[in-house]
Amino acid sequence: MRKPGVSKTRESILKFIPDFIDQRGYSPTVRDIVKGCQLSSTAVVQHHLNVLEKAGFIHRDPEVFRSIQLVEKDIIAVPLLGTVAAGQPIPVPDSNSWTSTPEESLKLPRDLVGGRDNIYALRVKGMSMIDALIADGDIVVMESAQNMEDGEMAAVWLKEEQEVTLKKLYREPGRLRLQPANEQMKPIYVKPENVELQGKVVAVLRKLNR
Amino acid sequence: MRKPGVSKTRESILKFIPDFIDQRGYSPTVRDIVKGCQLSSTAVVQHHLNVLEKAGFIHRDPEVFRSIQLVEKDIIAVPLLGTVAAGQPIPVPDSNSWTSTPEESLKLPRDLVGGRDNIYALRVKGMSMIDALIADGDIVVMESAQNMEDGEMAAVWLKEEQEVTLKKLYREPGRLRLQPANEQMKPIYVKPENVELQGKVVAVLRKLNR
DNA sequence: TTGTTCTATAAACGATTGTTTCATAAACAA
DNA sequence: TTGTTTATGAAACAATCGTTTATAGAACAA
Repeated sequence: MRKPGVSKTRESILKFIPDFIDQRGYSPTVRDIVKGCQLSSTAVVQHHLNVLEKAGFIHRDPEVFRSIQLVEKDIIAVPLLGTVAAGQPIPVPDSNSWTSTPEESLKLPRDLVGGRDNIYALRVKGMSMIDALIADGDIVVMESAQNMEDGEMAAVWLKEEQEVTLKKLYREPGRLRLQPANEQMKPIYVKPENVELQGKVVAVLRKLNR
Repeated sequence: MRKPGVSKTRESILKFIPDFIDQRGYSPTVRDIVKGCQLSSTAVVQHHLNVLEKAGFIHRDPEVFRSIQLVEKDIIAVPLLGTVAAGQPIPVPDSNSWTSTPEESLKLPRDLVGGRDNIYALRVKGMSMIDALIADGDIVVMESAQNMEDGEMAAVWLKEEQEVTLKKLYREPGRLRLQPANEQMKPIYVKPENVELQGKVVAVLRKLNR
């Protein structure tokens, strides 16, 4: 082989595919890749594509032209499972919610939710979340999670107060500190027994007008 | 013609294409459309696709299989033009900013910005926008606009105070009322000469963690 | 060395698919 | 009616493109 650097043929293919899609709007053919990556035969590409598919990087429909897809899509559909209002728990999805068709779903750029699983969205009703800088009509993107790290924004249900609140959560000896997103506001302190973790807040989305 | 309702063949094609793309991840062939819309010949589809392309609904690359694309894409790249901080005007893009490559760009779902033009995004630095329920690190999506309707969220530069603020804007006799998004806060009233409109707020985006 | 595995080259086959042609039917205006 | 434009149908052609086969070089271990 004359080109020593081409040992990374596969990575060059993996880089070429999204470039091509971005530029042309559809997937490359085997022969497009031959040209684009300066290879000399379709069989090389065929082989590498098989490897890449087996490794889970791409997906192809057999016998379908231009069907190469990067497995990581850049847009994701998040189910909009309901609304949050003052004085009532956040709807926590059970296993059914994921399979049954949600009333509505939200298309979000993948990088907004990262690689997380179990993502869902809720519409906020009323101004009860105002100390988390969340207004009526905002959409919160949640991750249902059992454990949190200090400083993460969590949705917690306060049993005594019978209300849900969105706060940054810090463990302290014998108590939890709930810190509002609005740093000018004072934190509140609660007993661990009084809180029920309902999820992490992944993102907040506010659409003005229309 | 046996089917009288098929006068809307074209609309059925226009509906079929995104459905197919959503489901399969690539564009349909002429023959896929024949099946999907229950037509009987590729020539019919060919004809309608030509009409649709001339009308600007779709785009095709001649001789390229599966190259049909809907002209309206569902994701849009918004230039991230800078940051907003307390006590300094919002960077208003000049004509250069649109052509020159921005440092960064933000992929957003198209429906977030609607059909608007002249959209750009800014990262908020500091807590100076807290009364608009906007925190440090939030991203505001702006539309550069000359005129506003009452009740729209605007970014205005207050000349005397030398600061920018995000408020809902209402015209009143002899003055402007600037209403914070946080309805618990009082509005402020300013003379029209004291304000300089810098844009409309289209959306707010808050990404937590990572 | 030998064998094995991964990668590269060349060429050909055959399926998929865009395009064209010709003929027919419908819709509509003058 | 007549003519004109637009939509439909069936079939065939030609280009694109996925796939296969057969061969060989390179890297590496035993």
